[in-house]
Amino acid sequence: MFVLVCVGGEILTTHDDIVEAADRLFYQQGYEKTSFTDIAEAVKISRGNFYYHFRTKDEILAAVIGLRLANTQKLLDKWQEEGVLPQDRIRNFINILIMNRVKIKQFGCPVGTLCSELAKLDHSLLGEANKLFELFRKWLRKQFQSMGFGSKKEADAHAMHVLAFSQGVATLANAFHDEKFIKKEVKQMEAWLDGLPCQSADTEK
Amino acid sequence: MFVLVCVGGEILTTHDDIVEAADRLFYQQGYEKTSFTDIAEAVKISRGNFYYHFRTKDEILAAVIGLRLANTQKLLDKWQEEGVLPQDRIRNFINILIMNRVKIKQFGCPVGTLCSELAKLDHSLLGEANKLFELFRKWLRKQFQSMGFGSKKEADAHAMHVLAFSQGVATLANAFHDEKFIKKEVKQMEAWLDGLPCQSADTEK
DNA sequence: GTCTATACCTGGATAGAC
DNA sequence: GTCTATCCAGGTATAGAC
Repeated sequence: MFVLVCVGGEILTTHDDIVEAADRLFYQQGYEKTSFTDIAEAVKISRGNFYYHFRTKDEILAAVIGLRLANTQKLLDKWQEEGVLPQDRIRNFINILIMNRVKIKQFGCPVGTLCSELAKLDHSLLGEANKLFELFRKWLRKQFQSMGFGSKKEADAHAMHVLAFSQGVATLANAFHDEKFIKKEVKQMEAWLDGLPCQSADTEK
Repeated sequence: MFVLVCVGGEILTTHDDIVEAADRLFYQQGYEKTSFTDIAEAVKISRGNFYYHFRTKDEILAAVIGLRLANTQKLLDKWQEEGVLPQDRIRNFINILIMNRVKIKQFGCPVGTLCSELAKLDHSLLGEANKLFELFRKWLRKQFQSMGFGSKKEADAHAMHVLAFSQGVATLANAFHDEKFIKKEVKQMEAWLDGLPCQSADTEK
């Protein structure tokens, strides 16, 4: 087995290399457009070797979605630990738009564009991809509940509102290639968040 | 030339048939996924005949975008004539989400998903597709200016905000297959619109 | 204008040598 | 584990009969 030691010290197998390259290419070019040849070239292996690791394109997609789900969960857990107030944690979410603004401008939101593409392809893994949205939704809902929106329904409505906001901003920033727009909308969103009636501000994890 | 007389009385040529079928299929399946065979079958002509009308797939896409631009302009003109107050006209825009909720739930926003796909494909016609967004943006900006937001910059920010809202709602309604969410968000958006400081309410066209 | 036949390429996927 | 060689389906696109 060919292994690479990466900067962080982790060991990257060819298998992992493929998944990471596919992850990047699916985001940048879309799933349909990305061919085995593209991925093989990126990983610098032959197309034939490829099939030793993954038998079908769907298998790669499943692995990519799995990777994204794991990374997303890690990120949410980190925010959960770091933030004291739920408002601050939600702010972390909103700030992804700023942090990733360059990539969003070029390729849109990785979650939104993947789910849209798979919906059109009527792909069997659409449900898996949607779990990415569900992770964010549940996490955001939890934050709003911690803010004092006791009713799960109300907290969920706020979570969906924040998600929709991020999707809309990403789509337009991508279409108009406009970073400043992201910053303006993020400010508005933060103002909205600050203006919410906040019954309690517990730090419950 | 084979002609069809449609219900409205217009004459539909094979050429128009192709563009309309492509329009529908590009929306439902995406551009990349839709093949000549798909379109030819939908129009009930042979693949060979196809090339008499369009030499390349790009040519069809250009025609589809042209059709959408023309239809969009017609719609905006109609709203411009019908509405008395600019607020009412903006409400027309927001209400597309309700009117088209079934299709949006299935396939997302036709404008947003096309632009996202073409951005990933790095397609030369992305600029043309973005003109669809630009039509809406300029029209909305005009309405906000009529509402009394004299500064073009401020009116434009509102226009972009409304556009982003519609994109976000469409993306999530598609991902979660949720119509009720559309209705909830539209109500919120209308409340936001009503709450805007409205210096003047002229009916200027 | 519409058809059939066909060329050519690229995509996904397999077999088998090393 | 990695390679080369190869297969087959499907895609775009063309030529030419009718």
